Amino acid sequence: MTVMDTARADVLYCQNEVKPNPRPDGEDRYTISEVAAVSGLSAHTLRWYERIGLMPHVDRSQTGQRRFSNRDLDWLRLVAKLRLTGMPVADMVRYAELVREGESTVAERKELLLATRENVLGRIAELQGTLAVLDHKIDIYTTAKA
Amino acid sequence: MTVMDTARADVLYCQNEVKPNPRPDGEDRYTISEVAAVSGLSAHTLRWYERIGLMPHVDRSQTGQRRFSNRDLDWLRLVAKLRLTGMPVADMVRYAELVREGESTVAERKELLLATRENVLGRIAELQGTLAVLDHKIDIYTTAKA
DNA sequence: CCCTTGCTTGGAGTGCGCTCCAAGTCCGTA
DNA sequence: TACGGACTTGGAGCGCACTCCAAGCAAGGG
Repeated sequence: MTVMDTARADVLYCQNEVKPNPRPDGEDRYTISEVAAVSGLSAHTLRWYERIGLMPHVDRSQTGQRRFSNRDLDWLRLVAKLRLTGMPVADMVRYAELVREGESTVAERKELLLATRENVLGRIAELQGTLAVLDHKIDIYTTAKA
Repeated sequence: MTVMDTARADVLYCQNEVKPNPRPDGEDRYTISEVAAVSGLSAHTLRWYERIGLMPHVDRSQTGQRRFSNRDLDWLRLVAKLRLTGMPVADMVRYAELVREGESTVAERKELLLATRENVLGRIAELQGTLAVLDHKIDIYTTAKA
């Protein structure tokens, strides 16, 4: 999936005002298809994320089906944001590992987020440069037509 | 190549002040390795771009070797900028076709660039949203440590 | 009891954008 | 004339991020 595609794949996670989770804590045992609907990720992708270690351990029903919690939804929201920056999945897996390791990794996690932040700032600058080129070209086409 | 990688791959094409072409018009018959050095793209990639129709017809020496012109360099600069926006290669090939078809396609080309422009604006907004999330997280880690 | 629906798994397949390989040609220098 | 280095081609291979498949299990309705 290119970054360009990502832009339209998201149902919930791209809006700047974040919707609250569909159910209150205590009743948050979502099936995989509910999470798929709410997150815009496919059930396939959700299972794959778990397989590669990008999800914290997801709870299961008595029959072995996944039951996602509000915490899981919050985590997916963060993951979606990080994906949007172009961060490779492997790096996000690393971040997930740090979270699982607990409090001792807080400094390293912060470093990782700071590096990502720099990256995002850089890309915004790049895109603004591209915008200038685009506007220049568009201007040429506009005046050429007249 | 992810968008994240793109950021460091470019030698010339990412700077906002564009360097002039290495040689003046009339002496602009660059070999593929010269273009590779100056553009930051590999010779492999340059040949591949030509194969898929992303380059205008490149001139050849008597022995069949490519000789790139200043126009080709300019085109590659534009392509690099468009790649940076996440525009799929297939879309750029379409744009290249329009250019080859001549003046009659100016309106369609302008449409394409306008759509790309909207896309870029959208992505900048996304990234700024992500920045806010990142700053929030970083802030949490900072105050938690203190 | 069967049918449908939704879930489970490991592993295979897909699309994109390169990236590299093998085998051969051409050219400048010694 | 021999050698090294840069170039040519078609086609195969790779890494990433999914995306799908086959086979099977569990629960609910007619």
